[in-house]
Amino acid sequence: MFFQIDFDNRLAIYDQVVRQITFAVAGGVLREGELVPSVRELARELTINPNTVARAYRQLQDHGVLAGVRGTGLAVAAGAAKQCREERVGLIRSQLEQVFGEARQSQIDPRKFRTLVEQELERQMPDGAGKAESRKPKAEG
Amino acid sequence: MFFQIDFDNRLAIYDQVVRQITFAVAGGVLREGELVPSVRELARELTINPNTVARAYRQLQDHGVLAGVRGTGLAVAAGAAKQCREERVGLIRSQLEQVFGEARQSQIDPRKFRTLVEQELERQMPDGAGKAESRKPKAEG
DNA sequence: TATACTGTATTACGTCGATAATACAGAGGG
DNA sequence: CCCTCTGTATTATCGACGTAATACAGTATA
Repeated sequence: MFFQIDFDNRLAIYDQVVRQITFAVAGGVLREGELVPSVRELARELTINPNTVARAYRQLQDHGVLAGVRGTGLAVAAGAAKQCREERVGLIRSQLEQVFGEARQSQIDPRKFRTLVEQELERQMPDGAGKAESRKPKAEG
Repeated sequence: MFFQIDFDNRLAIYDQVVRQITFAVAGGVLREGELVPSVRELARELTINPNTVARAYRQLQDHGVLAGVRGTGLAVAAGAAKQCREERVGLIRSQLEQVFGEARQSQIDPRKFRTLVEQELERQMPDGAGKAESRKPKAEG
């Protein structure tokens, strides 16, 4: 499947599942109408408990990302893609707020911090370098 | 005192205390040899349990940041400043790795992500703007 | 010496996230 | 109809974190 669980992460497992499904829908990996793995199947795959998956799925239903197809399972709801893209920006922004806030509070030298940020940015998202870039015809969301 | 606890944060309280003490030492807010608040005093101040503070203090002792002064309390250990500055960079870098990694996995557009980063950077650390800046004669690690 | 402070240790309790083992109703497919 | 899949619900157990209430040894200070 398209994602994995980080057991060392402090984030609750069901929350990780929620995020990853959200990101998958936002990125088009999961399209509207497409069925998600069953509770038991995903649980087996991630070696976690079915109840944990069920909890994540229920939350995703409450948020309108998934919708039940009677007798068949759960599918990505109509209009979920746009909603998830917005949710994605919100989640990422809040993460940045927290990390940057702690960095600021730590009294690290702002220039040194910016260097750190640039390094990581370059290391993990080389495509976003500089301002413009020669379009690479590589797979992209 | 110089820090505060975020009870909504998923991070354990004792861990928040450890980080903040570490950052305070790294930033020179707490200097080597200086006494830290007593277990009970800090607990009262942060409205948390003395045991929680004690746990944080013990961990800081194990890491060599604090050292006991018999019958008096705990003080910032010799050589802790440099150690904490290194620790600070490591902590911040690992936070950045995690957030950037999740962003990358979310398949957000790299340019959009960079914009988000720049926005937050500007919003929280305006001093780090551009490349150079009028040197402020402020304390720095 | 007596008091008040220091850190430390112990035991009990509550919450929350996760696991585990079930059980149930509903629908698809042979 | 029967079997198997679906999501859902329930109850119990476990561990980590935090709280709470003590108790203790050691030291500074009056």
